[in-house]
Amino acid sequence: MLHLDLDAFFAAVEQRDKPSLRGKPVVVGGTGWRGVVATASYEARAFGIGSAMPTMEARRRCPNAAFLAGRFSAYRRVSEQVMALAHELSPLVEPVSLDEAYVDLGPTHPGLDAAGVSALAEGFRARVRATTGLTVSVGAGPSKLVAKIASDLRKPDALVVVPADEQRDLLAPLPVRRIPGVGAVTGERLARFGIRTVADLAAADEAELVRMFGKAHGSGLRAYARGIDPRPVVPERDAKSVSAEETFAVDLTDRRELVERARRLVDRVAVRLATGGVSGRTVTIKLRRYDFTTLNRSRTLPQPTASPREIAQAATALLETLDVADGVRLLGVGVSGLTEYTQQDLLAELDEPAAPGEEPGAEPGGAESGGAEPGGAEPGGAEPGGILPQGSTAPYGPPAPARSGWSPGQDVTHDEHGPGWVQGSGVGRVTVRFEGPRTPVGRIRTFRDDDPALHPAGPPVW
DNA sequence: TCTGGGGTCCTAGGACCC
DNA sequence: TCTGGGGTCCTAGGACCC
Repeated sequence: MLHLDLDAFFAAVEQRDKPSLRGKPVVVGGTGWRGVVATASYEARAFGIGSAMPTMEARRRCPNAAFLAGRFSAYRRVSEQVMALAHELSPLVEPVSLDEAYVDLGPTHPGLDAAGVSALAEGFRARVRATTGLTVSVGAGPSKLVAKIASDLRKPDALVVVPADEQRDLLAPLPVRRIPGVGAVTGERLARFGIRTVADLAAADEAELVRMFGKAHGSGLRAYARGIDPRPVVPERDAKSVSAEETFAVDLTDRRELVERARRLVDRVAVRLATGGVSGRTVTIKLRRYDFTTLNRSRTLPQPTASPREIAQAATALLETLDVADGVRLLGVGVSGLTEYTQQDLLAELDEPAAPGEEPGAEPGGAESGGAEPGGAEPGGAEPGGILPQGSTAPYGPPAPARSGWSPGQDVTHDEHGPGWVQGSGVGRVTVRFEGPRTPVGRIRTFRDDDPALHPAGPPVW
């Protein structure tokens, strides 16, 4: 079993495509006041910046880092290339995310020894580097668990092969937190019982663990600690739910405003249901209050739907049941209980008259909100009507909200100067650096943010 | 350090059915 | 009618992952 893990993936793609950022701290994630870090380059990690850290804290730790919003279509493209290379090893490839996958070599390479696995994996790593310009760490072992732990052991740009007879010695001294499924809460609870290492966990009383963590988690944990992991590689799982959510720049208290936001989220969900050819029976809304307490409310319909009107109706009805007066920081809408679209659903939906206040024919496909890639280009979202403090009141404040829609890191072209990327924007201006993956470090130029010669562009070809 | 967005899986209680 | 046992569906919440 192999586990593949692209190193500092989002940040590495940015450094690849932006010569001026190579060797520099780069942080990809939400760039607004409430953003968090998705990926930090290794140079940024040296400042103590890591995933899930609030971006404001990252700015405090390294004000000179490049803070980028992320270009998901570029990441997706690279991911597809890597997954295609993985498929050359075996048809049993299970993508975990854009930057991770498991590969089961069992059927295609029976009876491979450690040296054989090494040769195979090194060949793969070389091909990834040649076709994408990125480094990938690979772990190999008798199970998903061991492969995953191995890939993490000597990151970045490393291969670690763990033969079956060595897994015990590898696992025993590791902290329990390294076992997938042991997060902050479980780790704390185990520590209170004096269980700190994997060896401690392996020796723990099973009945005790089940009492503490429930049937599935309790016994599963101890099995993992003993190196028992029967999980197979599952190549293509069907999605079980589709959802969209948004954290607002400022807490919302106005119910009408929330209903409006809910509608936009519904449209995003509906588009994705349609492109996936699925409909669902259960509509869920998620609401996070000012104090971070989170509520979910769901309603199961008699028939599956993919219709934005029906989903919106259910979502707003659910919203009605909740008190929003104290302030809502996040709203989400989801659909679960998915089934394949039937011909009947399709016909019913085509017949459906547009609801009042909805653009006619704005069924799936009619994505609003402008962006070429929905939700991708600007996580943390530009708040069009935001009441953000403009400019430089805070010491480490993010750039003023990009009313123009330019997001840091975004690919652009200028009629005169050619391809480049947005380095920053605010107060009616955009600064662009004109460089690409194969050019030397480029020069900066500043434009009015409504300059007609400046256009959004697709990701550059590496 | 005031905490994203997209998911998965598990648990527990109550309704309902036979 | 003073009360079984099993199964399924639904809802809500929470831990966890990348």
